[in-house]
Amino acid sequence: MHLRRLGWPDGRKTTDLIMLDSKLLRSDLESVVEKLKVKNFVFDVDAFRELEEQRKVLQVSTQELQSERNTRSRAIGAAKAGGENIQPLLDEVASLGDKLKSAESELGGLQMKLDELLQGVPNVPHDSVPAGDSEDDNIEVSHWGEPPGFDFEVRDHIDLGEALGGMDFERAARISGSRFVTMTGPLVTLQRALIQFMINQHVQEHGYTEAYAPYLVNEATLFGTGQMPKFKQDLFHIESENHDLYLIPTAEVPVTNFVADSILEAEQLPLKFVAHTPCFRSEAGSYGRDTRGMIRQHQFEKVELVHISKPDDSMAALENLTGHAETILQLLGLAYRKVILCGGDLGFTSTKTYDLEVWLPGQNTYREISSCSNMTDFQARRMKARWRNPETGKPELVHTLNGSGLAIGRTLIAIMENYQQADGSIRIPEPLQPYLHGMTEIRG
RNA sequence: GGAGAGAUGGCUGAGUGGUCGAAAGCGCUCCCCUGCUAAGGGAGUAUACGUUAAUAGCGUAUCGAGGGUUCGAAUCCCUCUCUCUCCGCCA
Repeated sequence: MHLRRLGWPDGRKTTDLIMLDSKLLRSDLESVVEKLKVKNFVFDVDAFRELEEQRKVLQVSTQELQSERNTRSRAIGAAKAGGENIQPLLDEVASLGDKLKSAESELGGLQMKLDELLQGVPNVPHDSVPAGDSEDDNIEVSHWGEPPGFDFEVRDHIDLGEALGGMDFERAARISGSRFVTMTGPLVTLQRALIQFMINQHVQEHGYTEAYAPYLVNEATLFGTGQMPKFKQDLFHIESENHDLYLIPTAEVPVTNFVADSILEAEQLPLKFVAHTPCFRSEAGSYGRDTRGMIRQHQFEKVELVHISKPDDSMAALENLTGHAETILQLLGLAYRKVILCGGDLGFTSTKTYDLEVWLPGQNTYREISSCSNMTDFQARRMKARWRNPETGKPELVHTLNGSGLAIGRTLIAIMENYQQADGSIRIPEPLQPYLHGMTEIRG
């Protein structure tokens, strides 16, 4: 994919887009390359240097040709207005057009190559990110609560759900295929209660603005948040005669793009949005993983937190946002640990990510239930999201952050498994009870 | 689905081939004047890239997007996207 050829369906400008700050890349190439190594990314320095060198020369010469054309065209206009014979002047510029055209197309081709190279470069990790290759190298930062002890044989959410009635994977498979679930009855109510509870908590206690956004988005939007072009295979694509859209993999995509192509005033920042949406993921490449149960589904509900912040505030905002997600787990009384992702496990767009992992008795382990990241200016650059810095008076890129607050499906599982009782019934954590017309437990 | 209108700078809104990055008004910033208030006068006020020590100059690009015609395009042609109005349909 290349943006210049995308046509920007939403009418966004198509001037040069470079993913990492190209000035930073040029002036401080070495340190950028070093930092990218933490992410196990090898930047092709030679290819970049060579393309940049060519670009510089070609851009200057092309612009000189354009300048000449403009000057001469102006002269022709003036001569014509003065009633002079313009034919000699026209003859002079005859060859200019072709030269310009070839220079422009050569420059365009070169830009395209450069953009392709740079679009594949991930965001630079923050200095505090530990080195490491995989999730095994993530480091626990803190933990909260104790995994509950049971004096009976623990069941996982699949057994519990089937015994209680209302959770049916086979039925879903008949309707849609693998990695879907149908639910009926109190479990669905519990899921809805979780959504309500979380949103209310974030709006009323954490100062978020509730947001609603499309579940189908265009390619430019996905480019903005970094899913395109590299991670297209993770998405569900809706293509028809009149439509070319993608199902959102997370509310991060449409909500962060709220500020795409805009210049915000300093007083407006930070923006804090909370949104509940379903999320759709193709899960290509994870065929063998978590095939049982609700852990990994093509469709799941999530309450997402998004911050748009001033650059200086974004690292503090990450702590803040992560804390809001943690609060939910604490209020629900679910044991969890907080890990910082190592370089090798860090996402393409992120500079620093905390994962919150909730204790799942059914799996006897901690599993990710929230992922909170600071994307710094990476997404902002791609989506042209800026703010006017009063100190410089100039538009500068904002920082964007997001985190799950929380993944609903997995929270549902966590509650089922952690609050299960010997008879297979499930206690309802007290903060949820008001959302369940006072119900204190679910039983079959 | 049918018919029509439109898209210009922070906003309103001129501009149908030439010196237009774009009139004018509003807003905003700075200055002057004015003993409050009100009013008045002047200057400035898009973004990106390149060059550069420079947020100084200079150059280039951008008037919804992409392409075309032309020495020259906001202006002409084609395609697309979006918005609005009327009719129809519809949660």
